[in-house]
Amino acid sequence: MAPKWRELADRLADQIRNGDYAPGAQLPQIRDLVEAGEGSKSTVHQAYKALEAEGLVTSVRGHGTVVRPRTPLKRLGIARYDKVKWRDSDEVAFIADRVASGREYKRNEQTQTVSRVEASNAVAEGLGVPVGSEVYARARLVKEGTQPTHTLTSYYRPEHVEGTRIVDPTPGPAGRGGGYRVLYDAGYEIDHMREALFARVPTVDEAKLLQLPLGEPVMELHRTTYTADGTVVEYAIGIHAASRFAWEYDFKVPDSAQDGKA
Amino acid sequence: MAPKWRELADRLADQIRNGDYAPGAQLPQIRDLVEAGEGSKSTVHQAYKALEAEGLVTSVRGHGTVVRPRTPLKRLGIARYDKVKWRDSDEVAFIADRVASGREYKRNEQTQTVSRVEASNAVAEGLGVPVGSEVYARARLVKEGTQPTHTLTSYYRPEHVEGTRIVDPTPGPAGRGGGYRVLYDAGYEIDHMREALFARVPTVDEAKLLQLPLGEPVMELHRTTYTADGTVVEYAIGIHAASRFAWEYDFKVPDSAQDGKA
DNA sequence: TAGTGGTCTAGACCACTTC
DNA sequence: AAGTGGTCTAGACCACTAA
Repeated sequence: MAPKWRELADRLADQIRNGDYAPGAQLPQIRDLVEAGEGSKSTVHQAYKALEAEGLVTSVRGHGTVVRPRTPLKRLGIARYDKVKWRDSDEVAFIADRVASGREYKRNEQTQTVSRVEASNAVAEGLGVPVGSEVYARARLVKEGTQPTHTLTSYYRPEHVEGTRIVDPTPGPAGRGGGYRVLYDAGYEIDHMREALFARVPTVDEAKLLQLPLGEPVMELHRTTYTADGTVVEYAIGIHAASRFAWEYDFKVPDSAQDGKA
Repeated sequence: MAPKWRELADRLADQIRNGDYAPGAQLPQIRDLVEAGEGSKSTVHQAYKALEAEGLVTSVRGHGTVVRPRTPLKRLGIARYDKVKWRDSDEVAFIADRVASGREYKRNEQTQTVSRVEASNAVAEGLGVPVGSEVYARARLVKEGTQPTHTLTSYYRPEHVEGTRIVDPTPGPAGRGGGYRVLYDAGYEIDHMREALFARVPTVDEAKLLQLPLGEPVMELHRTTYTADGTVVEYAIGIHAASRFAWEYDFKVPDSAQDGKA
């Protein structure tokens, strides 16, 4: 026997999925359901919190509980790193990404702060430096309009970026062409990358910063960028609101019998 | 002013992260905290539920509330699809994966059911067939010991698999070599793939099937497999417990100026 | 100011684990 | 049987939104 609040939540969830409550529609008010005999206020409230945690609704104090609209996922492919975007033009990579997808660019959609920090375990391993040694961190908070979508923090070895525009904390995204352009101009042309992805529940700080609704997971991206000779020139960690992004990768089926490993 | 339950939860969360409560250690019992003046039973309970939703603890009725151990992520690279694993040997791909990682294989770690179903929207698009047309679905539930880790459902076009071992629902994972071997023997050698990944909150059914602790997200994987001439021979959807897996991809930085697109 | 969801209490009772 | 977390109630009060 499922608890009372579970049964109520399931019933409402079905109605939402069936379209009885369309996206943007308002659910009955808690007090009304109490009066309708669905249970005490706490019980109905618990059902509503469950629906919220399942990503179906959002409750706002003083306003009500409405069905959450399902935003389409933005698809991220490796084409967003295309060299023409940052080498041959003045566009910044992630801005080019936005131009390509038909959205307009607004200056204040990204904040940036550059600082010298001690390398954490993950950063030290990713960048190939001792734990605790000093590295440069370039932290961005990216928004879509006024809504934050993800953070992205790039870490650099000091000898690669000392004296470049990356270190100079001027406003704007590392000047024309972005970080990869700056590295290119400094003699470090990026050649290949590794991305690692996993999902988890946000910390309370992340939930606040990204304004995540209750129950929305985050995607954590670890990106390692190499030059042709295998030197790591950037290690980046991104925290993404999970409901906004999907990642796509194309690859050949490997065949180690042919690839030389016999 | 944060609510009382939030403050209590944050305090306990700090202590867990500091190691004051090690993984496996037991948190104070709810009634003890009530007696210690942390609030009423409901308030303390709410704090505990928050910690559970944040993935820090698990509560068991009749037993107590213990700090959740952090299992290491299993890294999934494209090497798991290596042709030598299913073409040149008798091993099944995902079993080979497990052999390679030093774990032993047990027969009952995977269940499989094959059925003919109508293509849903996603499947129809992935497989390139009309919505509602009949396709073969091979659904597996994969466990690590007794704990489910993910589901994986492969969809095939009937003309590719009719009469093969895939359709014959014998026990075991599609016979020797797995699904790709069967396709290979039928003249469809897989050549390249596309994987798409995103995270979301599980449905209640998924949470039950995968025995997910409260607050654990799932990773949804959409895999499209092609032959050399671009024919789609398999479209698969996987639902993974997020705390168990990380995906890794290596790729060259694209350069459309060189790749012929001018 | 009226009406919404959110917090908190005190207590009864239930479901489950462990001994 | 004892002890754990989970459910539910009735009611008071708080925090926030919108007219």
